[in-house]
Amino acid sequence: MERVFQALASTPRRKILAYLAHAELSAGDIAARFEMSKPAVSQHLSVLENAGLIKSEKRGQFVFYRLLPDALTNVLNGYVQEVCPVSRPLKAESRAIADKQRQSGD
Amino acid sequence: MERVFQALASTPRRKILAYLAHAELSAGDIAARFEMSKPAVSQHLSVLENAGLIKSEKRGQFVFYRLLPDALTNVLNGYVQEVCPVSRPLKAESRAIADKQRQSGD
DNA sequence: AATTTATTTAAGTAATTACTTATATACTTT
DNA sequence: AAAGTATATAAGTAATTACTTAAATAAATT
Repeated sequence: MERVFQALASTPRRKILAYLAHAELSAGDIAARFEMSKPAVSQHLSVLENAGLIKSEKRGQFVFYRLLPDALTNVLNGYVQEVCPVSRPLKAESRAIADKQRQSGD
Repeated sequence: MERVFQALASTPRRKILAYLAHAELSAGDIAARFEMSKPAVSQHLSVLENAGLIKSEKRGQFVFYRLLPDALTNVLNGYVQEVCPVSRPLKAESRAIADKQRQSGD
């Protein structure tokens, strides 16, 4: 959990997760979306991977990264539960989420 | 959101939130539960307060702190939604949460 | 009014984190 | 096998963060 919160405490890393939410991308694809150098992005990717939030797979010359959504949702929901065990807003929020998912045919 | 994730990326600060989940406590009460100096704890408290996660109220000589649970749940649930819009595990988790809340008579 | 108690602010330092450029590794193409 | 492309590792530096002790502020007690 420590590593997950550490990983999330960075805007570029949260941005990377957002990119990976919709598609699998290569390290280069991701780096191209940032101003900073490729090694800097590579370091962010390994922070995210060490936190268990993403997974890398080498295919040929490329390294593809994809999101592991369960890791994120489990840690964050688990944490909310721990700190706010009687959270009315969460209840409302989870209802809203369930509604959205029903709409999107899930 | 930036500030919330920043605030959560620290074990002592998450520990403070856990203490405040169950009771309102004075700055001194909180500091007494840590090894570090009172000013260090005071700084952690202001990081949490600037993130909107807790609120302070001065009563006489003491400053009492309490949790603002909505801030936490809204940010974390909102974020999970953003990054994992079709998260089956979240759905399962939110079901489990709802169950628990029903049990505890909420 | 002087002293004690609770807390914060200030100022400085040590530790950590986020970058940079340069170099190494490993595939792919010629 | 030589050259080019994709990525990571290494090494160093700048910026940030997490502490420390000392001093300031404010309320309570004597």
